[in-house]
Amino acid sequence: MSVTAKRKPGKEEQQFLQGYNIHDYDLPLTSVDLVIFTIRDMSLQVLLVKRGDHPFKGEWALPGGFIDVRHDASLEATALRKLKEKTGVSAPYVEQLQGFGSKDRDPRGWSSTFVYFALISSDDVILQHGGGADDVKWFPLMHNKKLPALAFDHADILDVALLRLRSKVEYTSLPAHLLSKEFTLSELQQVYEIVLGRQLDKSSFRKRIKEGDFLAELAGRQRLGSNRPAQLYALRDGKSPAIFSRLMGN
Amino acid sequence: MSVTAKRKPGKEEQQFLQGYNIHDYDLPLTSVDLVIFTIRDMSLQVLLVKRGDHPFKGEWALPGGFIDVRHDASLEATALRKLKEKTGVSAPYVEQLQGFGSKDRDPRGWSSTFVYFALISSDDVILQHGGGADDVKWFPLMHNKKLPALAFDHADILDVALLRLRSKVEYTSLPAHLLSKEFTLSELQQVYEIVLGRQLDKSSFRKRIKEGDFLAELAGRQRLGSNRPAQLYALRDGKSPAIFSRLMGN
DNA sequence: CCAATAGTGTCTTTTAGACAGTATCGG
DNA sequence: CCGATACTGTCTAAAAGACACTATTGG
Repeated sequence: MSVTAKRKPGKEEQQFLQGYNIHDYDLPLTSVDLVIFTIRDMSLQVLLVKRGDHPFKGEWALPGGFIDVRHDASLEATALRKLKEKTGVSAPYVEQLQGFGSKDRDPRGWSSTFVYFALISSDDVILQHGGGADDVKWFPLMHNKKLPALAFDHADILDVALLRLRSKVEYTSLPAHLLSKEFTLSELQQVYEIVLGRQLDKSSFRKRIKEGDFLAELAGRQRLGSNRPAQLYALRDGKSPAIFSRLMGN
Repeated sequence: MSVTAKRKPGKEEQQFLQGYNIHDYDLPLTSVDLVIFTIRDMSLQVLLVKRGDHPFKGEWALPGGFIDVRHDASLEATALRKLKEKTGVSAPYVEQLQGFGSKDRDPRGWSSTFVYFALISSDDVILQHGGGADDVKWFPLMHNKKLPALAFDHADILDVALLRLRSKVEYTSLPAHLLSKEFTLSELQQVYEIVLGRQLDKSSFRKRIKEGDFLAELAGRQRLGSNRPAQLYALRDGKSPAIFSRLMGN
């Protein structure tokens, strides 16, 4: 799939382009924001930054920022750059959530944002400040615990991201990206249970996973303990999630 | 869910906003494009416009255009405005597909677009030119028939839209929006078959649909013909699609 | 009565869910 | 041997799929 418009402009169009000045038009502000999820302390957590600049200075917000039209080749490049800046993680699972845009979501004017969500293993993270953030912190997403009020419409965005994550967990292999490279089936089941907020039956869970066929058994590698050792697995195909033909039962 | 940032700026922030000028920054071009699907002549079709302006003048493209920051309240408002301009349809099913953005998808510079897809009944459509379009036409999406080359990266966008539509048809009530208000179960099944490109079993299909519980039987209303008359149905809840717990079988 | 499409019923096969049983480690 | 967790098997109940049968109209 080519992202580029592969063609050379004709003579007439060249003239048009020379007369074209981007600053002659009222453009909306356009940014990229990230909802970064991980599992820590047996709960699903999201990364928030405390804004160091106006507007909403001092308030918590989703990490993100403007597109750098000189250096970013694409929206996803912007998202990955931001992710790297905050977490040090460079090869995560990222997927575009959706765009949000309206005249009053930003006091500076008409604003639109492309929101990505990322699933990363907390093992890989080295939190970093900087880039206009006074603080960076993980916040657990428990049904009882409240988050602080968020800047802009970020609370709404987070809601949508959570809905999307929870719904995709029901029929895809997404949660595997919240674990480190190697993991046991029991660990994977635990992640599913944490995100879904309910217990799953071991036998059916394993049947589903094996059918999904997205895991590779790591021959010889086992997780040891004072019990029967557990087989270690890794994701077979790096990025694209497997899709089950039925939803998770219980 | 509030889309607005409900708060008043503090004194310090007011000063910041006064000194803030949107034109001081290099912003990407931001537009909204539409993939409008309908069923005509027993096939899935998409609406394309022939561009009347540069760039890509004279080439076919998805309908769309820039956000009017003075009149459009939100991205969806822009999408609905464009849809109305081209088709006269004002209350369709619309959903955001995803954003596309890169430095080279538009010869005028860094460009990003929010793409929506709309499902409409061809009965409701009155095609209209204008708004920079030289022509507007429906194109059938058959696996064998080729579309003309499209402007920008619109061919890629259309591919993604088709994938999304086809995948959602497998487990949602979306196709119902491609029919007019009243329809029979056989007509609905036909739409599913057209979009999926395969035959479905009548009995299982009807079981699924009845379970989905998104249709209201229109008491007394029937479609007549030289055969047993068929019960008419309408969508129960206007917009949000029903989601099945399993994929369509065959 | 026939052609045509609507709508239902029944049988078979597959799958899910519950739950108990066996396996294998450290100590 | 015991505690703990990994992993597998079996039974039952429910669902899906195939396919045929009945229903109701116009002509």
